[in-house]
Amino acid sequence: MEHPMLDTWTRIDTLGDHVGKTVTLKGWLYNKRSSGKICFLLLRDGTGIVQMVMSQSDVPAGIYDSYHELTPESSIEATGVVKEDKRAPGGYEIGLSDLKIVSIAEEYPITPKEHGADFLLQRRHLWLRSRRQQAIMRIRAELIRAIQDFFDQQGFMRLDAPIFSPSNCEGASTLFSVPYFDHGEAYLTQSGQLYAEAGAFALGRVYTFGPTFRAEKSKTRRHLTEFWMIEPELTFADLDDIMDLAEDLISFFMERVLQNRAADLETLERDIESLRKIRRPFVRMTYDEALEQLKRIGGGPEWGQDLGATDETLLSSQYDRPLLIHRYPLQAKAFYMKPDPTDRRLTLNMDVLAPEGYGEIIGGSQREDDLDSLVSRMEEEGIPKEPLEWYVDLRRYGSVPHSGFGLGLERTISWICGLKHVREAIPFPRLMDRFYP
RNA sequence: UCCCCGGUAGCUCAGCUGGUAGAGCGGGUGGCUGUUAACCACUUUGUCGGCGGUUCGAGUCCGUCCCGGGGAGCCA
Repeated sequence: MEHPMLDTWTRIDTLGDHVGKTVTLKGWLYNKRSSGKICFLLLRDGTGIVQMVMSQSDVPAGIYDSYHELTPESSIEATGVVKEDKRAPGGYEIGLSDLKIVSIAEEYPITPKEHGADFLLQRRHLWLRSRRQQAIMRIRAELIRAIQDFFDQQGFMRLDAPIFSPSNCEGASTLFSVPYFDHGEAYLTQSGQLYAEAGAFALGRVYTFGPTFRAEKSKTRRHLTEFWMIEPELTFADLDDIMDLAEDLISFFMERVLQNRAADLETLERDIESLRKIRRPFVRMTYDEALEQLKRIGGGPEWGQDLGATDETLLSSQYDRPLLIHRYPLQAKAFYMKPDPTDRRLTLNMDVLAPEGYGEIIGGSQREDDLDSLVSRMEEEGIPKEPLEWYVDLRRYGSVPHSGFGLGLERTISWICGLKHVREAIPFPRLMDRFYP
């Protein structure tokens, strides 16, 4: 699309369309090198990085001398001829003819050498400028786009759930509370699912996409206190339907990311071959089968306990594609999950574990659609009914079988990008002891 | 909440059984017409996380607190 106002200069990612022509670029100095009478300036503009070459013999002295003034991350406007050059990492370079300094940067704290996690997180606003972080953010954007396209194509409608929620309804996680006028405490949502169920009863197939919050004191590479979740909810759908849907979704976005963001995956030095293997069908097993297998390879909890992180890693490392584990013990799972009619000790739920130790990226279930069963389950779990009357109502007015799941965006990004920690998968991570910047 | 690891120059780290602190990078100056985390020479930089203790002497040993990292539980 043409944007006359925005297209007065050229973006680095479109240089291929301008070979041989003189263009103006705007951005920041990524790095510079010189060997006396020739110098190299690396320009970064958010769409890529290009090397600009300037010879003392080709440009006015005033412009050539500005090389010495320029510091890393200084902002500049540069004009020059686009040249194809095999020596240049991106395939193109700029033969510089004019250079205008917009602003000289103070000494930039982030150098091309290694830094520790604390140092970088404290400077996240600057860290995002690095090649690697840019690549992750582009993949994040691509993934979000792919997920939305997938659901749109499948006839889902996006319906957003509220962030303020009236009660700690699921009882499971510790929630953040905030004062809410004269109504006491409100809580930051830990999931949009219950609202998605209401939405599905109105619109058939919906998905929510928004931030969720957990006040758990989890200090691990897989946890954030604020993370984004995509939660599809479908009426007239059972457990098998959402297992199929989860496989389709993952296959779809993986293909899209591989197709459109290969260069970024390369920047991240991600092993692309292992991502190419992510195609249907995935591996499926029941909780009981998972336990059996864990016993063979040494591990596993007592029957009835949820699988621990170590067990999940152990299990999923046996396969090169995602693993779906379904039908967990009822006692380990939430009240809204429907018991398996063939074995009422089990629920009709499933988790999807990503390969390579990235752990649980999806959790979902068929929902309890029977009024009496839901109410008695809530009583057993000691869940206050009053704040959830609206949720129970859904079973009073035309209840139908329905199912859904939640996909953790940052964990999925971590997996795709091969990150060591989810904190790199979100622009400004919120962690237990860190909410700056 | 519990367990493990760490805190030394702006950054990343080394510093043995205690003897008064070092490298690389960065910064600065100079050199180089094809550099790719450029290179070469010279140069600059410290309340060794805080407090207390042991000792003739503590970056090093002990106690304690603070901060950070990883993991468990819980979860996406």
